[in-house]
Amino acid sequence: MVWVTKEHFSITQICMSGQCFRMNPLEGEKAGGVGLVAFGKYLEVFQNGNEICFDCTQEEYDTIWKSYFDMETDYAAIIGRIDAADSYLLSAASFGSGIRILRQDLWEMIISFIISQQNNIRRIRKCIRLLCEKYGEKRTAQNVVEYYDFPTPKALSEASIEDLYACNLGYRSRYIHETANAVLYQEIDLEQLPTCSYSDACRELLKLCGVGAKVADCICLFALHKMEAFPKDTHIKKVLAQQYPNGFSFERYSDCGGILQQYLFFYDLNKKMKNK
DNA sequence: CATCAGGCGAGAC
DNA sequence: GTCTCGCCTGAT
Repeated sequence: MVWVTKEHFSITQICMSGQCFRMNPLEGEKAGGVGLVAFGKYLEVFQNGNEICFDCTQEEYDTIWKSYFDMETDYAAIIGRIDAADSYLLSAASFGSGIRILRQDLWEMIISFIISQQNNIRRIRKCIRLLCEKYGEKRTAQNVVEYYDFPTPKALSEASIEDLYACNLGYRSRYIHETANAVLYQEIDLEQLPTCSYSDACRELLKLCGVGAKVADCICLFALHKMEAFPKDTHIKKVLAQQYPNGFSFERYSDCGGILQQYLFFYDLNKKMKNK
């Protein structure tokens, strides 16, 4: 067990922000806790206010989870830089202040966000769960919880398009099939991508079938931690049009646009729930 | 029954 | 280069 005290960290908000589709994949939500799978490992996290408990060794925390949850970044400082006159963004940041930009697996994010297009979060989770159960390696955690790792490019490349349809992927089946083969045969080098600039990484990712500008931005943000990426989905486009008719100041926030995008997205998606 | 979900590819121009 | 259109599927 590793105990950490941290403000601006909310397991619930991290799960709901949609950036980590595999959170709660195993009915892992126990009282104040969540089970998640990342990098082939299963982790349970519990939270009580600012006290967070990671059910892992100190070494695992230091080498994997500290980075995964972006524990070194000062989110309060980012929120503190928001224009005091921008009441909407301040409200959004306050509402979603526990969200963190995770450092998730690159391959997993590529497939996850190809699936995400023209799709809702519940169905996205279902698709990914089916993919993992069908093509991922089955493992057992130390506490006997069984889980499936995310399938490798090779495993997915061996699935036929018909097999992928059976995972409820719909027309995205062909995209997944072609992308898995492109990665397997190194038409794009995933090893090198983390060293690329944001624009270079985007240009590479756009070579993949099923990856457009929006999906490339999501991959850059959630896997490569490119904080200047600002994915423009339907919610964000609506918010920008309604709340920022004279334009949003992307320049002012160029090094933290990604987390602000998450605040705006999460606020637009969930603020109605707050009043229930 | 229509519309829409964290868009994208293909084809027309 | 920009625009339009069709697309799996399930929830509302």
